Amino acid sequence: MADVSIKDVAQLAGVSIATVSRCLNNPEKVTEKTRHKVQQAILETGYSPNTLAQSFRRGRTNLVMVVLPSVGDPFFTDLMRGVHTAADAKGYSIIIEETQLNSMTADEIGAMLVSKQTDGLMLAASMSPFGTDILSASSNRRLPIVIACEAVSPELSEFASVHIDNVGAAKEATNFLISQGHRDIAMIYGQKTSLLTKDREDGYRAAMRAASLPIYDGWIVAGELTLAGARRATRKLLNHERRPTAIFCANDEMAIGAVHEAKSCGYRVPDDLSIIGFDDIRYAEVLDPPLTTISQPAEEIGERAMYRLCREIEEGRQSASRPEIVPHKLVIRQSAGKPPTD
Amino acid sequence: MADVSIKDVAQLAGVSIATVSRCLNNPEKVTEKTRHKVQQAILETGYSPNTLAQSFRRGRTNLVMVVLPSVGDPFFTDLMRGVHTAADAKGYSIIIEETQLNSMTADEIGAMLVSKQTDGLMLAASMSPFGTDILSASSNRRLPIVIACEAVSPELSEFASVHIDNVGAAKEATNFLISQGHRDIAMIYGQKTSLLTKDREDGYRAAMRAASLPIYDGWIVAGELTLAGARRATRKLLNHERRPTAIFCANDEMAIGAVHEAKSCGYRVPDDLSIIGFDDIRYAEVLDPPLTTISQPAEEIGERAMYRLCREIEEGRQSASRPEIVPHKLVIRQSAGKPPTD
DNA sequence: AATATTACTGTAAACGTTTACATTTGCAAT
DNA sequence: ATTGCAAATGTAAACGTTTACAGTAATATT
Repeated sequence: MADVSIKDVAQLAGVSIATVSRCLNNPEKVTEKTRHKVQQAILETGYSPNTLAQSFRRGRTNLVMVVLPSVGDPFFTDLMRGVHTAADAKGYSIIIEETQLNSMTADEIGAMLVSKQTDGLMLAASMSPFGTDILSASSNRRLPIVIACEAVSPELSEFASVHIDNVGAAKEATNFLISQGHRDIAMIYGQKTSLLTKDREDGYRAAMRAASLPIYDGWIVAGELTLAGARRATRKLLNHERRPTAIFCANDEMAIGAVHEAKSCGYRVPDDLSIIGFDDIRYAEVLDPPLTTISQPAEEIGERAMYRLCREIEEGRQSASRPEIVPHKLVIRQSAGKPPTD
Repeated sequence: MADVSIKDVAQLAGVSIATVSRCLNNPEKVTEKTRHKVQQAILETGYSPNTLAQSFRRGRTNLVMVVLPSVGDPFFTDLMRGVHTAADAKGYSIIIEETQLNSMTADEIGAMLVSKQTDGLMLAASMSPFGTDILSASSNRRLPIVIACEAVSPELSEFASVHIDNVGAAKEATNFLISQGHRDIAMIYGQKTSLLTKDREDGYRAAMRAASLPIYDGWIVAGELTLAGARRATRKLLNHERRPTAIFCANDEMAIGAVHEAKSCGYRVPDDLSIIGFDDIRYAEVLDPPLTTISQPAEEIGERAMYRLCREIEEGRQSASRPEIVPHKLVIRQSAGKPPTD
């Protein structure tokens, strides 16, 4: 049952193996009658093509690597769900690499890419130096790449990408805080090297500038995109000589950490401190207080990025591809309110 | 650089391709001197073996499928981290299938298994009917299988497994509630068909029985292992004619939902209602109130299960394997306290 | 020094496909 | 009935490895 090859089918159907292969891959090149015979034989033998042999022969693995900071972040799990949906539909398998935990270098990623013989690469909010280093590897191997979640830096602009308007969304979040009356707004974010948070920082700065609000030294604090990282960052802000009345967090994971830290230090959220997040992961809603945040269509981003990647793999790299921008939305809950009036 | 094959290396080193292959796979069978020559040639050409060809030739994909309810649950992401660690170390890649979201049938899983030519299968807390159906598929193909997280039902006992003592842990959780003075303790859990939650239910029942406490009709409510499922289940309990003073949740995801629902219905946790979870996901600690729960070493389970699977793949199925039991721990935080005194 | 033994290397087949090319078949046009 | 042509099928090579087997070189044994 398991070890039946195309040969057995051919024999049973009384045709050559080439014909069987054609039945499967180019049915239009084969007579109705023989096609029927072959189908019958396939059913009878329980044949299913050996994907290994196919991959080998075709030189395609149908394997795609996706690089992301952390699979533990619900945002990325949602993203991955979309990726999987598209991958399943197109017959691809996924290999995941986490940069945050393993802190892989671009070289290591590259090595993985060749050793696993992946057909394509999806960079999801990975660190910026990666991209550029991988660029060369890619142009050597002509490896299709798409970038998800983050805007593409100029030197990477030859690649396709799918993401929200991170700058605009960050502006919106900051403006919301300003509209509530806040003037002292700080920001915490992840790795300095992440393009993703770079864009969000840009948006924050732009909004502050537009409102003529100062950003004091030490008000933009880098941590890690983890609960613990956020708590450390928040503590710094709470101890700042000019303590902000609101914090804009680069993602919800950090916002959750920030809320927690603020509460354990005795501050009430949002009465003493307003906190706003980014991503709208499902825990944002059940947090106490429920998190005001920017909602991104994570699953859609993943799905579209994956479809895009499949297209590049199958049709070759598209020239001059424009980034696909998907919509975001400010979700107002209760973690951000008016500043304290004292 | 990319399309250099073993032939090129052989040519450059002035040896046969067989020797090159041996250098890579059985270096001890080759002279120091030739080995050196070959190494040199490999470096010079930048050769790296074509994994496709290798897989094809060896008849092994180094691909393992892991089936789990949901990748969105932080418990399973932690588990997967361990799985990946082991897989990377042993040179395997992972394909993930979610049963909860896609509600795949055993047949579909089986089809995936053959079409992807996976070398092994890890069933992580998947539904019970799966196991038995896949059993036959497995014994046909002699597919190595290991079961993670859940105890193995009798008919599956031929397979290796790695998990905590679910029954014991559930007893412990329930006993803790009893020790706090609770007598009216209900339970919410996921799919009725899940062995995992079955064990936890058994533990709960055993503890209640041992304390001579009644379990009223409708006190054990099945939902889904999601926030929404938990909220629905909790609502039922809160409206029960004999409203329990404590709820034991089959996992933290549900516990979070339960806490949220209780709070939105105006109950204080733990003053009016005690809630205890299971898994100790990282959000358990930042919840308000911080969640009392059973901690499982998710990452370790994943890692050990994966190593086990690799061993089965490489050495053939081990006979009469005993389940590997890893330790759990009751983590007491603040979501479970004494029952209301009114 | 001849032989037996061992250690190393080379030759060639095999794995299951796909596909370029050659061959045959069927059918239409003459 | 030929011929011509297109469509269908078959033949065989190729993909890059691994490995059984054969062959050769090196070493040990007499």
